[in-house]
Amino acid sequence: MPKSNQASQSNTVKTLQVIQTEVQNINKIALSVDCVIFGFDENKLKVLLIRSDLKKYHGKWSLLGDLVFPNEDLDAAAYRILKQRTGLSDVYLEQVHTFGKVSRHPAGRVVSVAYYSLINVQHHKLNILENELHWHDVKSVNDMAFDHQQIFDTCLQQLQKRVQEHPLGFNLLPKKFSLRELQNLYEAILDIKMDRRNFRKKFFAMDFLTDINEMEQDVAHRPGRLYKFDFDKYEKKKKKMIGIDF
Amino acid sequence: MPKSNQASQSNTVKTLQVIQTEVQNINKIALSVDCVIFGFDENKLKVLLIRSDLKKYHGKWSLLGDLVFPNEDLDAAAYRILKQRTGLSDVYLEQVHTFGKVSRHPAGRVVSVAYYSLINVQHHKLNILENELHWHDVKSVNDMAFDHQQIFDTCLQQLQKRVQEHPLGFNLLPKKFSLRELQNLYEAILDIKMDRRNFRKKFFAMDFLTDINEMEQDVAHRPGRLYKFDFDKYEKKKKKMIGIDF
DNA sequence: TATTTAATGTGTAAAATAAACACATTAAAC
DNA sequence: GTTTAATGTGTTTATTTTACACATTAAATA
Repeated sequence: MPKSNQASQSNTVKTLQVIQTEVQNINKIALSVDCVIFGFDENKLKVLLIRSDLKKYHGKWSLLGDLVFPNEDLDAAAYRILKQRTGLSDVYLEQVHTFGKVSRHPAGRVVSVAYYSLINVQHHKLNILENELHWHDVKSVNDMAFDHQQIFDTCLQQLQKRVQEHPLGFNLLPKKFSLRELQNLYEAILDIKMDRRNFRKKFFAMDFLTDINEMEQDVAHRPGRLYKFDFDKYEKKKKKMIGIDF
Repeated sequence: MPKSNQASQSNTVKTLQVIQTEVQNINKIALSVDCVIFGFDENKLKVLLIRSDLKKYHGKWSLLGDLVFPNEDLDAAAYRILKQRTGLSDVYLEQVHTFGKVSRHPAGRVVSVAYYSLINVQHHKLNILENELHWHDVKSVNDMAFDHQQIFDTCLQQLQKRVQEHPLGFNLLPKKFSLRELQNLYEAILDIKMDRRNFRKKFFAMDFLTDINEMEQDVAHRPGRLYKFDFDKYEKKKKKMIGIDF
């Protein structure tokens, strides 16, 4: 048990003045936000990427990000990026992890806070500048610029875990959806096949899908019923629950 | 559906030069690490806190933290703080969340990355400077300085969730422990009572406890068998698993 | 308008997991 | 030697999860 127990004796507590000096004059670092923006289209989970223009990463794709302003809340910076890139304001957004290796960015020391967001692709389609931004199938994402592959992988894993604990998926669907669409979404996110009857049973048992008495239109087969997610009902139910499953 | 779809047209991709200028000259922010250091003693979950010396927060307790140096990896800063405060090097450490509200710190704009760590209290007891550092029962922690109460709450919740998915708890115990100690630990972390027979059955079924054929000493009742956690066995087992439970 | 197509809508049985529960045994303290 | 306070051990029940098949519907087509 080799425990070196000599704690550094610079254990003095810093005064407010010392801290202020450090905060104002030294030890400052550029801070950025990178967003993994997920969408769902053609029964596939997609991610919105931008072409990197840095020579070192020519032709590679990167996440959407920007530096955080000194007078801007961290979450606000993430929302700003989403608004700029998709035109959407009311977006599901979740912080995942902060990446802080000294040499992770070619422009110098930049610590980046990763968020993922879930958007309904139908709502923003017009806002893509075609040559720069592109929706990629998550399965074909590899070899991104900087450490963005690692950031992307981390966010996708987080999404896969979260979507099994909380009803996030609805943010990726239209307001009205069929159970088949919902199941396709879960199968795309988790990259698995699910039993159709058990899937239905499970979601009906949760009891926050509202049957809106409408049917799918323009499908070349028997149309399915349409539902919407009852957010209020879910919130009430959530308060009664102990565990984290939904 | 009021969706304002005018995406900002400042959509131009920044050149490396522009980014470098921003990174070097403007938009820099002080970055800190705050550690929620958990320990386990007297069958209670404890957290190591330091007395705040700032007038504004006189008498309140705060987490152990410091600014990140510009040439220091983020994780390295967290390990540095732990080494300074506890004298321990090989510590379980996990990043939880980054807190970035503009006005969260009285010394100016400081974004803080929160980590929690799990240490064996027996290993470091000598290193506490008595008047400044103190082990608090987590149940009595409230009203901390700055936004540290929120950071603490977030980290405790994260620990409670993680400990049900992965075998972290062993980091809080001596190398050799009885099943009663292990159960006490889980009950303290999760703040619940568990059935003793089911608890044993569950851990034996996991099959990474090694019976070392020793018994407890100096207990005023029938002594229990001692076990150790077989890390290698767990790693092998983990690779075969699909889900997140252990 | 009859037939084909491709999906929807529905229930039950088996398997796996989790929860509830009691008594004989042991070493130390008295 | 008796008391004390814990350890060690299995079975039954309830709950949750999984596996699985066929009649129905609307559109498309012949």
